[in-house]
Amino acid sequence: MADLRGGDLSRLRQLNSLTAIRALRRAGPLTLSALAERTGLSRPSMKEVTAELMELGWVEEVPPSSGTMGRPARRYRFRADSGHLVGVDIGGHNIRAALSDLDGEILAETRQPVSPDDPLEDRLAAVERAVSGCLALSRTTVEDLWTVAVGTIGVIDPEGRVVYSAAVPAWRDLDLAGELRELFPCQVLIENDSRLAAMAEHRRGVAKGARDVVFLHVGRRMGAGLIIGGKVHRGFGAASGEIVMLPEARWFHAPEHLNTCVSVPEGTPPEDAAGSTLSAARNGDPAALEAVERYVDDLAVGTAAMVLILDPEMVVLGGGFSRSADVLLEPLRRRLERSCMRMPELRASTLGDECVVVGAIDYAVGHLDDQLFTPDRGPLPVTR
Amino acid sequence: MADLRGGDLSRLRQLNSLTAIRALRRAGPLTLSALAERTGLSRPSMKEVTAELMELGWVEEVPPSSGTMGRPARRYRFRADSGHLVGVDIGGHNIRAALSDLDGEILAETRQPVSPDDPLEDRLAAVERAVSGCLALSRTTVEDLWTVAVGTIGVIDPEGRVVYSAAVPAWRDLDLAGELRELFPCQVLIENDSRLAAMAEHRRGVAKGARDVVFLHVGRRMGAGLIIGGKVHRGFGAASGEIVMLPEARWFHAPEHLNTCVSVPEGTPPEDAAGSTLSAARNGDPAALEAVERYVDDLAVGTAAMVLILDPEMVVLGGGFSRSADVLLEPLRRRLERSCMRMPELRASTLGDECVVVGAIDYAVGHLDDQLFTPDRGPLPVTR
DNA sequence: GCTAGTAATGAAGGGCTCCTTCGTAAGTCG
DNA sequence: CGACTTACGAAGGAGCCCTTCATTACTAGC
Repeated sequence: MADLRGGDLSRLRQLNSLTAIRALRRAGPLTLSALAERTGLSRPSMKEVTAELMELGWVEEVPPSSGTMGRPARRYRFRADSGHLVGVDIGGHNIRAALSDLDGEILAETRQPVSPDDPLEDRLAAVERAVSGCLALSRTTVEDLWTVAVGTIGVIDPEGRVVYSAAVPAWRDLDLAGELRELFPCQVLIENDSRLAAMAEHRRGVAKGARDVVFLHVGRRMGAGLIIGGKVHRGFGAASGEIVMLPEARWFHAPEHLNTCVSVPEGTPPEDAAGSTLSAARNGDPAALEAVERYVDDLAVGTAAMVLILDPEMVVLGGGFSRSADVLLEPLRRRLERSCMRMPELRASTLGDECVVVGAIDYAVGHLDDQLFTPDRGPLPVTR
Repeated sequence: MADLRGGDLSRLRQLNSLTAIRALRRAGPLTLSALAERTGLSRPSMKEVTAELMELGWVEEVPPSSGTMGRPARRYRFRADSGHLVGVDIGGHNIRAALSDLDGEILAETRQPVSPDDPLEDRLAAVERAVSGCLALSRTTVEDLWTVAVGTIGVIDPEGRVVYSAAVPAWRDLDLAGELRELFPCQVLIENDSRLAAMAEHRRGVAKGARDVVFLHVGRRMGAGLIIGGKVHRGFGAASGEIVMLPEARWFHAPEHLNTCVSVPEGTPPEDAAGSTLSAARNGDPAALEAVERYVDDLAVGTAAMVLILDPEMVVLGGGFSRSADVLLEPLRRRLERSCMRMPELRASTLGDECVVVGAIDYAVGHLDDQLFTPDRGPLPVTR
């Protein structure tokens, strides 16, 4: 909108450098000629650009590939290992962390069990243990971290304060970003976990390439993450996707159908009840099938609202219950087809429990990209 | 996403030319120095750019402003009159047209009454009459038209076919874009009317500057238009905003509360019943107030769904009933405050009946901007 | 009416980035 | 070992932007 700045020669070079980086990130090691062709620049210009990028530490040479006709071309690659990113999923019962290079390639993962009732210090300590574990596994130090991206339940405002969190008492009114900045001397990003899961499916899961996606985070809690125009939609107060708060959408009490089914054996711990019902339904238990039917009836109302409002290209069923997508997908499809004007593609998540951590990594990668490609960001920094 | 093209010197010039055009469009006539300062270019470079733009017909010189110290500076302005845009609102009972210059400044408006049951040819003839009227009023010819943008009820697919239209029988399965291209020898754009109304409020109405807006098109029909990230959100099949199709959202039958109120005098034509109820409510009639209460109760459900899903910055109440915003706004606000996590700003539309035509103009302007500022669009064309 | 002051103009010279072209280098294939 | 293929590197040229400076046109004050 307010982009009224004209361009300089140096701006042009910057643009071309970034284009080269982008091409290298997307397509792995490339020769000078390949790079030149992709970017539309001439070889000599490309040569100069890569020389500069090598000097700054963004690009390095790799051994030429042999076996080709003619003189072997030098190959260059983006130095994804010149920095590291960490993704963290702070859930009710588990804290997961993953470490990746600057391309989002995951190098290490850890998990720390916690309890929803743990006091704040214990949770933060568990976060630190999880991250330290990742660093140790890949022989990295905290100084190499460029960004820590955190996903957690609840509504988190743009400054990283937890505005609302039903499931984790210690989280209320917490300046989570501030607490984490104490632990990690680098950029800290916080985002809602459903949105990160949506991001993961969009960047490397079943929703790859889709422009508008509704991600259903179904499990013991219900949530939704939206991708609009290829980007995560946060909303003005970072509270998008909270359709669960609307009674008429029938999401809030939906899981109860699964929890209270008569097919659940007595003595089953409450957190396993829904899973038991879903298993029974898979085996054809009539009571369980009926409970699933009622559950899907409710799930479909809020989902249809999102589909009718947004007309997305795809709906992705994710979260804990997506393990039972085989039981849920078809009934949900049938119900949605009745309500929706244009039926979007309906798919089950494939990323499983790591969805949120991976999404946090992807969020960090995306943030890095944004920073790099923001116009007038000044010259490229030197890495190490 | 797929922007992997590097930049040429000529690309730089193109970018700077476009930046100059943009600056001139935004801030009216400017001197060379002012332009240079705004764009960050040096004066000599700016001089060359404007010389080129004048040669191409995009910019012209205006008399210098006198009374300043020093040598009077030449002033340049964007030639908004080197082409014209037309916006059309094809409604059930009225066809409105407006003609504007390339800046969206409206030069003429006309209206043609029609009936919902008119056959297709009559409607198209009325469209042509409406547009011809505008052209005559401003002494323009159809050859000067760059774009005709049309708003109409129903779901229109990306190619300009009417996919679905409940209110106008002749509209079903019609290749509207094709029909209109027969009438007008220029670019023809078709869009849903609620979305255009949303666009108008966003570009020149109460929602100016807001990033995410939910526009409620309330009247005898119900509809919604979404602005997300400052842009109109169409959806994958151009069917966004159709929450009215979901029974649980309670929009579909909501207007009936106003139509069937006992306060409506006998003999009132059905299309005036709702207006009568709203007037009665304004005067304190208890039955009417109760009907309004029930109407708002229903309206609030679908609205809350949109607010909870999108968390917009603002909700704008528009459409025919927004004339009675004084009666509707406060009850709606109270109901929404109960349902929404974060209450968005709630405002009434100010553009009135011209909302859709004006939105169509703005859509055409936006389209022109997009075309101009698409990278790799080639060199600027000559105008005239 | 004249002079001083102010601000825009126009032309000259320089630097940077990109392009094309051409001879040279380093491999594979027969 | 020679022919062929492909990449490399250097040289020369064009385009675009910048800075600098003398010139021009107008206002303000005496």
